[in-house]
Parts: sequence; C-alpha cells; structure tokens
Amino acid sequence: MNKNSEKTKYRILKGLEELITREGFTGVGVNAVAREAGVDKVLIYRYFGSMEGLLRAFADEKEFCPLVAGLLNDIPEEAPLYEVATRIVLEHVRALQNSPLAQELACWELSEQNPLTVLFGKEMENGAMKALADRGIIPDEDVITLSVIVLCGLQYLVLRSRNNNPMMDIDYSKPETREKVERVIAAMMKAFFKSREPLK
Amino acid sequence: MNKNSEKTKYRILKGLEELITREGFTGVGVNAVAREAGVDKVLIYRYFGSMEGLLRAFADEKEFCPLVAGLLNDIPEEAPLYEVATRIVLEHVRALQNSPLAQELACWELSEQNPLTVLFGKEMENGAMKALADRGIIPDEDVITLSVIVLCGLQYLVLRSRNNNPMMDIDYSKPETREKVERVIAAMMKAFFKSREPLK
DNA sequence: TTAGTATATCACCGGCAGGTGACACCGTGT
DNA sequence: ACACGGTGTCACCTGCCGGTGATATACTAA
Repeated sequence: MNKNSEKTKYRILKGLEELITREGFTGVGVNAVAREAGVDKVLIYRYFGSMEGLLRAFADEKEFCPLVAGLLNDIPEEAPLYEVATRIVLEHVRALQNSPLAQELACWELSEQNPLTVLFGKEMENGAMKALADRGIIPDEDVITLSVIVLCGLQYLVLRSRNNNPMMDIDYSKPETREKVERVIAAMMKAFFKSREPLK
Repeated sequence: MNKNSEKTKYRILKGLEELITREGFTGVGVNAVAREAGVDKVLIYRYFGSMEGLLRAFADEKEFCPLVAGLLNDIPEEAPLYEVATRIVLEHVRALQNSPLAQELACWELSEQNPLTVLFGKEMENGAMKALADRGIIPDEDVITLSVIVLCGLQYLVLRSRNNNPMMDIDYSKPETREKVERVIAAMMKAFFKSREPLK
C-alpha cells in the first residue's frame, strides 16, 4: 500500500488554499488548482470526486475561526456585558483582518453557494456570536442583534479596505482609523446598554 | 444617418443589466451579453470599444442611488440629529433591498475592480452619507462613523439574506426581523447621541 | 445612378475550461 | 514469475471564451 496518495491530497488542498488566497475565488477551477499544486488534474477527480468534493474536503480539514475558545477565558469574569460583547466583536474582526483567506471566503459566500462557502459561513456564525448567545452569556436579545450588526459592519469595512476601497474614508486597515472605530463602538455599546437598564 | 445604432446600444446596455441581475456578475462576458441582447458581439466592440468600455457606459448611464435628494426633504426640520442619521441609514438599506442589481454590484465591488464597480461604489458613498457630512448636517464625526458602520452592517445582512444565508437568524428580508432591527438601531442611535451631549 | 458610409452578419482563430480514457510505473502478495 | 491494485502521466474530446477580418445590406449625399 503506497501512501503517496495522502501526500498528493495534501498538495492539492494546499494548492487550493494558495490559489484562493492569491488569485481570489474567481480563479478557482480544476485546471488552476492542479497547476498550482503541480499535479495532474485527473488526481483531483480520483481523490475528491469533483471540484465540489474538493471544496468540501478543504472546508472539513481547515479551521477558519479558532479564536473564541481562548478569547472567552481572556475576558475578566466581572467585566460588564457590554464590554464582553464589544471585545468579542472587535477580536473577531481583527482575526478576519489577519486572514486573507477568510476575507476571500467571506466575499465568495456573498456571491455563490457551495460546500466551502456554506461551511465557512456556519463556522463564522458559531465562532463569533452563537456560542455566546447559546450559552446565555449575553441574555439580552437586542444586545445580540446590535452586536451582530456592528460585527457585520466592520466585516464589510474590512472586505472593502482589502481593495483600497474604503467607505467614507473609513479604511479599517489603517491603525488610527481602527483605533477610532473601536473607541466609538465601545462608547456606543456602553451607552446602549445603560439606556436599557437605567436603574442599575 | 441611420439612428439604429442608438437602439442597438440601448439593447446591449439592457442586456448587460438583465444578465447581471439574473446570472450574477460571474456570468458577465462579451459573449453572454451579446447573446442576452440578441446582438452580435462585434457590435459591443464597435460601440463600446471593449468590455471595460461597456461597463463604464453602463455605470454612466445608470442611476443606482436616487433616493437621497427626495429623502432629505422628507425629514422634518426640527427632527433631532440622531433621528436624521437613523432615517438616512434605514432608507438607504431599504433601497438596496429593493434593487437586486445594486445588491449584485455591491458584491462585485468586493471581489473586483472595474469601471462599473468603482463608479457604483462612489455613488453609493455619495448617495448615503457623504452628502450629509459635506453639508455639515451631522457635524459630529463620531455619529458619522457609527452611522457608516451600522449602514455597512445592514448592507452586509441584506447581501447575505439574498442567498437565504442569514447571519445569526437575522434574515433581513423578513419584515418582522427588519422591524426589530430598525427599532434596535433607532434606540441605539438615540442612546449614543444622548450619551455624548448629556447636558442638552 | 453611383460612390461612400454606417450598420449588421458571419466565419474563423487561438486559448483555456471541464472532463475522460488509455496507458505506464511500481510495490506487494501469491 | 505473475497478476493486481494504487498511483501518476499523457493525449484527447467538447465547448465556451475573447477577439478579429471579410462581407453583405442598407441608407445618404453627390
């Protein structure tokens, strides 16, 4: 039993990742992946059945959003809820900013449905907010809604600044802009939270 | 002088719009547009020079964001600023929701740079917020920043719900969800605004 | 009528896409 | 020595893509 097949599978998966990161999802195809991996394309069909199968395998193997577990431990127990929510959102966005692959997948998700984009979307959802909501850490539904909206807004800004295409001069890749945005969000979260429980 | 050329140009532009709306931007190409318009593709080169030229012409001819002018008149003079900002954001998003073409262009803008996406982006920017900021209607920079973030967040949610791919069950195409979101945003805007000018 | 110009049609090219069948290589168990 | 299954290479097909040249069909101006 020759175990070269495992190595080949790995090269194909690596090639796919490399290709998505460098050329974007529009450049993904059987020929392109095979070329990138330095492998005959027939092997893609042999080992993954089809392009769909390859995408599925890639999604299964890859971790896109490994931040939440460690993040929750990092937040002090006595921190107010709005601070927790703010931290989660900002950290999540920062993780996205540090991962060109995730950015590309987020774009892909908006224009097409395939095994990879679907699984990626689920993972992002779980990774960011659902874990918190399900565990009841933030019981206020409105706070969750607001957090999701802000999270999506920052995500969108990150995706735009990727192409030097900032919205309203909010180029999230610039540190000073990011600092300002984070300050505004923190203040807003606090204000919103207090306005809902004025007696506390 | 035969004026058929104008009619042909119109058919090509219409075909492009139809194609983007129905098939998405990934399906756009010389052959596809010509087929959709029922016209030989050589005419695209003759009248627009290239695919780029066609996209430019399409962007020049089309109005993507015709709402702001009328909208500003519609808002009462004495309305507080946070209400103005909220209204602008929500109306803008609603307009996006009613325009599948604009949604597709917003996605396209995230993955590629071409004359159409660039001009579309500028128009969206001007249409939504810049006009206000430039005219000093909302002088508070932080309010603008926050509004842009929220606007982007809702835009992102609209783009996702397009593919039945809601984020955290926030399916913005459902009326009850939209209502709730609008309520939360209005409350947040008010709270944030008041927290900045507690003496007023 | 005739020459010229704008308009539209057609055929064709090279290139790359997705996909498949045939075959060569090689380690292994019999 | 042999057959066999896992592995990889190659050639080939069909179809669509972007792009171009030649040519037919008007309409116009002299």
